[in-house]
Amino acid sequence: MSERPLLPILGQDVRERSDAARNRKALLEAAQRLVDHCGVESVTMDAVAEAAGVGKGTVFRRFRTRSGLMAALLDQFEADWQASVIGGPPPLGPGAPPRERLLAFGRSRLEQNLRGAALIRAASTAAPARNYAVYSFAATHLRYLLDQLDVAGDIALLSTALMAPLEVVILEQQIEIEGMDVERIAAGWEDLAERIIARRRS
Amino acid sequence: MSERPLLPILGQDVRERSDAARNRKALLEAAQRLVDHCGVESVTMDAVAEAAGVGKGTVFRRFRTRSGLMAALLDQFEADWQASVIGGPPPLGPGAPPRERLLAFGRSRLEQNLRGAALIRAASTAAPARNYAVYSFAATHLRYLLDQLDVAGDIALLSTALMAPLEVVILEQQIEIEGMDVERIAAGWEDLAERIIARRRS
DNA sequence: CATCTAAACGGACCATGGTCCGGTTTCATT
DNA sequence: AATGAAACCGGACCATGGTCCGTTTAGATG
Repeated sequence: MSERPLLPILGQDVRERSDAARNRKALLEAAQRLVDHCGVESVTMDAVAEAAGVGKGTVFRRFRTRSGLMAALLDQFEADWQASVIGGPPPLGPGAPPRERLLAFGRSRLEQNLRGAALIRAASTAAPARNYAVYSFAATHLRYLLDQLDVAGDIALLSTALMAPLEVVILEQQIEIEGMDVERIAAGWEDLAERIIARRRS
Repeated sequence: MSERPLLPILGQDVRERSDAARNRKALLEAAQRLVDHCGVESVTMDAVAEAAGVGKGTVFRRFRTRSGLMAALLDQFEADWQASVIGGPPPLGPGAPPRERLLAFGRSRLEQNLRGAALIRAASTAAPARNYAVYSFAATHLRYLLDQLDVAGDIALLSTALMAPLEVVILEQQIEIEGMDVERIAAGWEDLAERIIARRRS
């Protein structure tokens, strides 16, 4: 399971020196261990460096920033979910009619975002390009579904309109401050989806 | 054994000591000056403290965190906008039919969020309760409009669905990464609003 | 194998957000 | 005015993210 970003990133690449590759793997493993063990927020870069038996500078060379490192972990975390969207069982995976896939997508994405909330938050500060990759997959899939459904209008924007209420910031506000429960939010999303897909191309 | 008048619990903190009030004002002014002059991101807490002629500890005592201070500035920034929603000229202010007010709300909120983007971002890290206030006003007003329009469904959720795509994070992604222009986003929002308000209570 | 270069390494160093605590100030009460 | 206590103040101090640069190493070339 290579951890190269799924989407082709323009240019660069070239090939990583063997020591660099070894260190990157060690760092990711160490970071994952620390996250599992202490929780995302209490994982410091120094700790990761030490746990990987590597200098601090190396961590920053590999991942640029703390959120960059977290984004790398997030990529791994998302891999399973992406796989089940691409090739898993219906209705999330292929095989079900688009409308059912859409509804399954919403619920599943909602849960996935909540599961990865801490990681997502830690990965989101700055570095807009990096965690765009993970967002991008979901957005692309969603656009595909809307297109399949012959939805009329600006599909890129409508897709954003469906993704936005599933963002962690929004979800946590609803759950923690307004005291909504997940079921209500999921049902509300489905209603939203219905309203959006109600207008079709003639 | 003095009895402080028991004000409504929500407000708490009945009265501020005069020196504290003076310092808070000085800090807010200094911070605003620095923000105007150097931009939000390059304003450090030490700088604010010094510019206000006050110890660093005082800044943190008053505003708790950096984002707390930014949230305070944001409150001031939002005051004008809130006033024009409550009592400004139509269609944003009262007097226009709800549907027109709704559409004006979207566009106006979109622009307002973009104008305050840097401040909003700086205020948003952690401290969920603080910047909830500014969010809350817009959300409440939106719910009111949806209610006026006899929109069917879970109005709190639908209101969130309309607010979420206007969040700074989302907007900047669309503008900077996907290269959309503001006009397109605004038009898309209006379309979204139309779809949402299309279903009314019988 | 000797050599050379670009890349990687490490850890000292810096900047900044946030905490702590001894001393000071406000202000209600007497 | 004197008093007492709660609130406030300041700046030294700590933790952590991020930078810098002299040194080491992979691996290509002859």
